Amino acid sequence: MKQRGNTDRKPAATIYDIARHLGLSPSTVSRALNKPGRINAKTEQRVREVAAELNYRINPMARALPTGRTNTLGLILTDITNPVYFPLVRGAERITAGAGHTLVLAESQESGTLEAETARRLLPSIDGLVLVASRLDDEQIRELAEVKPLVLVNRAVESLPAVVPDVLPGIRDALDHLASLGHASLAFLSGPSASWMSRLRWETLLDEAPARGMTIVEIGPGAPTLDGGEQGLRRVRASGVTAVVAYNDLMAIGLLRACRAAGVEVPSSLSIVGFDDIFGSDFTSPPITTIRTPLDLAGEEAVHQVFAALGDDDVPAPRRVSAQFVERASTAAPAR
Amino acid sequence: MKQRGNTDRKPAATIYDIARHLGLSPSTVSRALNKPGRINAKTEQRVREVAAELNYRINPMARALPTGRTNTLGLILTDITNPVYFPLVRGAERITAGAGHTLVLAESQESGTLEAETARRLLPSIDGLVLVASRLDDEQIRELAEVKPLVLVNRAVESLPAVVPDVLPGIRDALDHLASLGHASLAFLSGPSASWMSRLRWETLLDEAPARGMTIVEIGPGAPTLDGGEQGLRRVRASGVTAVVAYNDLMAIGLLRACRAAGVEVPSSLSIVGFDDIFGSDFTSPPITTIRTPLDLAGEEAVHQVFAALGDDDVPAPRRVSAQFVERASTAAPAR
DNA sequence: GTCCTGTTGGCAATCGGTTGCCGACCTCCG
DNA sequence: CGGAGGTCGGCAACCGATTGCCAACAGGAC
Repeated sequence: MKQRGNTDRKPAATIYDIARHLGLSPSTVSRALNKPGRINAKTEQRVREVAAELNYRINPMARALPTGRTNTLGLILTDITNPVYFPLVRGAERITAGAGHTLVLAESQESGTLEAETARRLLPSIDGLVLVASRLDDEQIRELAEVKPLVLVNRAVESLPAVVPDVLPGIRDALDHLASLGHASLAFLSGPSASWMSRLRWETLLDEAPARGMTIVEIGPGAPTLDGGEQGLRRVRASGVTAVVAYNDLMAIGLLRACRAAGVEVPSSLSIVGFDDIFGSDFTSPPITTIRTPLDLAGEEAVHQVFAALGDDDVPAPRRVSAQFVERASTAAPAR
Repeated sequence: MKQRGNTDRKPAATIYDIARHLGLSPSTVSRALNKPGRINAKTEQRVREVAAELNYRINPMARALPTGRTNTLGLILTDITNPVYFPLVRGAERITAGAGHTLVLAESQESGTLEAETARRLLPSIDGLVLVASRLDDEQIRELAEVKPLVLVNRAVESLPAVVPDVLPGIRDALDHLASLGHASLAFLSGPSASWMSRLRWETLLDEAPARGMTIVEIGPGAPTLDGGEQGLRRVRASGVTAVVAYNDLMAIGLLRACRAAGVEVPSSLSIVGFDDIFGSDFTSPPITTIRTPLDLAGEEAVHQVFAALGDDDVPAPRRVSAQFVERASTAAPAR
């Protein structure tokens, strides 16, 4: 029953095998391997040798049972294939693997229900959880946080650790840039209504644009995808604005494509600014002007904070991550 | 010792808690939950109710210990952030999650050593492994396959299950296309020397191009990245060819960028064909003509095959995946 | 009433580690 | 030489499930 399929697998070596080889007890082997110094140095050496010889690998499940530590972290995001998250995933993976832990990825497909279910499924087998752009409400997130350490990314909930890039610097520079080009009326092409980050960006724009003498309207909500961006063009044109800030680069690129298909010149007839600086946003034509969010750092930082909550030492001091304006070619002075 | 960090966590409910609530033994609870019909229907019902009430979640580790099944699959690829793999990861995730299993992702960063180490680290906690574009040698792969069921993607090893898209149809159509445009001398911008898929593509081109009366040279090896593509331009120009087939779209895009920077017109002075049809390859300018590899299907298929090797029933019959030529705008008749 | 069979549930071993506690032995010191 | 203290290693309980085996009991056939 232990092996299925057609091929017979060889069972992995256990500490019992090592113990038998050396005439020791399993507890001694366990200590030799995990508590350096607790055991006579020569014995410890012999244990290590036999372990290597037998190609011994500790069984993480067996260890997890008594210790409660699985050495595994969970990362849940809305959409694994969204290019926005590639750097984040890589950053998180780097730190996790660097600490000898394993990262489990899962996606919620933009659904709060699915997200909750996934989280509950993962929870028993992980030490901590990173929730990116969670679609859950505050209450649900709090409940999860009661079970295991939890760190949010692109979302804030009172009194819970979160990594939220500071959007203000990037937005300020972007608006200064648009203002200096002579734009007076803007639109924000917003993302999903459940997106906390979309609201944050909108609220910030709502503060900052009028302060520069520009009008701004919200168009949306829309799906945070190429398609969502394309859908937006009709309302953008109807609104009469000369520049659009899209919730993210995917929507910006979608909008750009729709413009091309509709014969709207970018940037001469319409300026477009995206968010995040995803892979590919610099090889559209024109390349997208965007507000870069360093999500690779956010991913690293989130994992560091989980480790910190787990009580690990040598976790570096929290690092601020903030958005940065990147001027490319999708913005220009409006035609009069 | 069980809880760390500042917040106290509430311990998860176990089958012992349920048993105590009902005055039953844990074994009965276990059976009620997993062997429908083995237990009196009313008892089973009561167990389910209390389980729901206590918000019971099975502890996967505890289950894995006696059964040897972890309900987890591993997926190792060379580079998590390579857009080529996004669809593959999503496909694999879909099937895995659909079967109620968990997928663990890891990357080898193009290093065979790291790949071997990662595989060994993962192995004890997974039921099966998918290796994408493995940099390991055949012998190492065989050893891993002896421990747990293993399925390869974009790589073949005698007698091991593998999902390898059939490149021939795509390459044939691409070469017919180039030949009909009047190209007579081609280059293949090859990927890493450890890449089995790069060699397969090259070998196929080497068969098919001369058969159409075209010459072909290999330029490389190079890194399978934007950068690798950019590096290639110097040798491409020196070779005097009129068209280049790049190992993948990333390199094709890199080459395209280098062309633009160097003032080489694409497609009029140089035609470029990529591979894989990654996200972004249709919004370069010009959009990249490419040979699409349906890696989403490959991901699904690989996971299906792991399940099959695990002895699961209702695994669909293997599906052939094959590459397909996609004509866009980076190819045209050569200037004479 | 006896025997057989089927249903239902419990006992206890097991998976592979971890760890508190104890005891044997050695060393060192007064 | 006796005792204190330290080092080293083993015993056994425990983590949370699963499962083979058995016992108790019910119902049906004869």
